[in-house]
Amino acid sequence: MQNNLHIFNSLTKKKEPFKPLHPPFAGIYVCGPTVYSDTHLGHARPAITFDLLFRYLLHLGYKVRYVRNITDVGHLENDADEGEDKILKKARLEHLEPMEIVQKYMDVYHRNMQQLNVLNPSIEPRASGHIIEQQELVAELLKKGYAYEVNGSVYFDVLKYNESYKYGKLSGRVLEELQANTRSLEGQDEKKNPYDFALWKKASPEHIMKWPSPWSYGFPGWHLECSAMSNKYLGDVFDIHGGGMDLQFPHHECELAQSTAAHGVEPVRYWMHNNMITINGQKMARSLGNFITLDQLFSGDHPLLQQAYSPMTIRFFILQAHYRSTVDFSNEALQAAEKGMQKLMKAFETIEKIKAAPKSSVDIDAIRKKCYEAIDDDLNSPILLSHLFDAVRIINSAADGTETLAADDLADLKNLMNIFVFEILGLKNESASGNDEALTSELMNIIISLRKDARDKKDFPTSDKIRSELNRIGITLKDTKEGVEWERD
RNA sequence: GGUCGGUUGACCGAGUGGCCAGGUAGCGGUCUGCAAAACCGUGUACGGCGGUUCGACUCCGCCACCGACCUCCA
Repeated sequence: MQNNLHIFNSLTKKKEPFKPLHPPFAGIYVCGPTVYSDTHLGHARPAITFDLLFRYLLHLGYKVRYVRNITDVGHLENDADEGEDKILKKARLEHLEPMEIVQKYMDVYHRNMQQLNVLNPSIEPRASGHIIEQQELVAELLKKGYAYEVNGSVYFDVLKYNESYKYGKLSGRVLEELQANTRSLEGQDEKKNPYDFALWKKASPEHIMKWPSPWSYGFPGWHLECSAMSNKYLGDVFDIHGGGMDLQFPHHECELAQSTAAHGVEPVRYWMHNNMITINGQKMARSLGNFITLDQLFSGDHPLLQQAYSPMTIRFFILQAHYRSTVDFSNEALQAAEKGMQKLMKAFETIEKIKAAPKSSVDIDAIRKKCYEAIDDDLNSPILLSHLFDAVRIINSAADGTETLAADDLADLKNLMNIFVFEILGLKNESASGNDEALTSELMNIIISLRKDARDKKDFPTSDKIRSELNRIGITLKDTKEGVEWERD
């Protein structure tokens, strides 16, 4: 299968041609959310970034297996010994079963992803459903001597691993520096070294989510699930692993170490990391308390929001920046995105009105070529959009008669726009589906006020015409003492 | 403190050793009963100081500022 896609590999820090291991198949694993709270704008970034990748690979004809997990257990709040499971903590706060928390926020996540027109992954495995696989991985690591057990907990032996492999190669860490910079150790630390990380944790008696294991009643460490599940569904070695830059260390570094130690081969051929969304120049994160949830963005219900922004505005806003750059949230930027988005969508209506000319004054093939060059260059969506806006200008000019399009070019252009805007960028036209009650109500107010103007001027033929025409389409007007009311049949 | 990244016009945001990013906003014009849309035109943008070069926003050095990671985070 032919492709000219180049992607930036975080492991080598270089753009590399994408050559899948087993064409026509391509495997992608992306770290999904820990479902203990509402989905926020930051979550939209990786979802949309890797949705773009997924869609483009599908467009190229690959049979893609896209695995995006749900973390529903084992994600500790801070250092392994002191930490509390995020989900357990929230469950206690909300007086719910842990699995009720998981269900609640997973549903929110899924709904928001659908609103953003993010395609469902091929497989969405949950950590709690893969305890056995995680235990098998722990056993394998123990057997190979890369892990050790202390008091029913099992830790990964980073020093031992570093003898045969190189710990820190993904994040650019050097072990000695990690040793020098690690923060103060807790007194009763069971780990041989502070940078060792938990594979299996023995649960305290009050811990609700726990499973039997050869070592203790306990639960798996956070990094383990991604190794176990990517391995299960994509194999020991797979093509692409994605996630946010903030996961590069320690999460992905640990994952890389575990998988490499267990199987003796490096698990991932291309690591891809999306950058963060910032707010006032600072990373937007739940832990920093400066996040805006997607539902708040869609409704406008947040002190920082001047208005509501539609899901496609958010999607467009994210696609207008390259995924490896930070993008700063502001009302001004969102409003600009909203306008740009509308302009792009309007072109789909305009193109239908264009009459084919005998000859074209523009070169559609050249635009197509540029579009593919942009997306092939490490998914450069902003450049792609700039070429699509060139196409929009051509469409508008052709409708104005200042450019001409022959019938075949016109068809090509329509096709090009459809492929890139809808299929690959995953945008969709929102206005078509927006026939809601609010609009009807506004329209009725306008009609009623026009009729009032006519009646005030004693133009009764006009006011009666309005009433009878409305009647004809099933709307009844009633002139009550309190004013005009209307109802539908 | 360590590691890495950024600083682009009113705002957002690409990119490149010499030529146009694109979007939004502004200004002028065409069109239009008015408005909107659309189209055309328009802005001496590249943090500071040096250096390399025929030529640097783009390469190198230093400085300043901002941020990310080093603990959980998409």
